[in-house]
Amino acid sequence: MKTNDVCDERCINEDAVREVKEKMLPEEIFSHVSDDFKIIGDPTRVKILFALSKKELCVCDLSRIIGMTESAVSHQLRLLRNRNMVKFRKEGKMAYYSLADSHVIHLIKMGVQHARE
Amino acid sequence: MKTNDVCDERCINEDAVREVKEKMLPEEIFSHVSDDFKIIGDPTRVKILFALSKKELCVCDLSRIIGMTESAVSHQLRLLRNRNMVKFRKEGKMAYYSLADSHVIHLIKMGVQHARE
DNA sequence: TGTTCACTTGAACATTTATTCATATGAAAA
DNA sequence: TTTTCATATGAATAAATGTTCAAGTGAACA
Repeated sequence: MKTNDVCDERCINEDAVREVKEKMLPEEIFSHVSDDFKIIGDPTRVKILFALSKKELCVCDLSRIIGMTESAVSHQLRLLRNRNMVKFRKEGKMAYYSLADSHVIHLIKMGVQHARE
Repeated sequence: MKTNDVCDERCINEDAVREVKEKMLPEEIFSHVSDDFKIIGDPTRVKILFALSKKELCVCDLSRIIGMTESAVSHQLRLLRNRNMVKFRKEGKMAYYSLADSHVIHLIKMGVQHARE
């Protein structure tokens, strides 16, 4: 029979574990960070953001540019909106979308540059 | 009855569409970029990368630090390895992992900083 | 008013993804 | 050799995610 104690010590670097553990950040930080990256972890959304970095566009235009249905684009725009990555203004029936700030597209441009090597 | 032609033109900004469409990059670029971001779009992997940015660590240590089974950590390490984000060296039975380059952790640090505001 | 149009939304479906459990590998130690 | 231990892997499961289709809004215009 095996003792099933709290301290199941056979791990080697006791102090390395403690040292790094102390430096770890709160759970929410990590999930916040991963959520931020997750949203640019989808090709459709990358395309949308890239397109919007060139020009303010309506849903209809976007759907033609990236070759997806307006519904699909609209769903993705909602996610981007919820994460404050895009903003929009209404003009009659249309909704013109643009980037919320340049922070995101900066990341994407880095990614693109990295992808091209 | 409705004509179901190729050119279903009721989109407004004909030239905006053309202009941005010309600036779009090839499909593979976008999927490459999104794949890169997708891999840091998971809290477990962010934790692993963050921990490794502090110190070279074995699977066992990592699993204690982030509080997951060694199996789960190992599976994630494989994904990170496949994407060349971590490297490892074998020492006896253990595998010591470290970051493949500082590029990734730079991104994460940016993300963390952004998350803390 | 009623119709058209741009966009949004909800539900359904298919796909991907992360974790768990059980098992395999392979090095060290007995 | 046999056992032990650190890690890796495969299959299974559950959860999350992206797209489609159908229906719903609400503004413009007849």
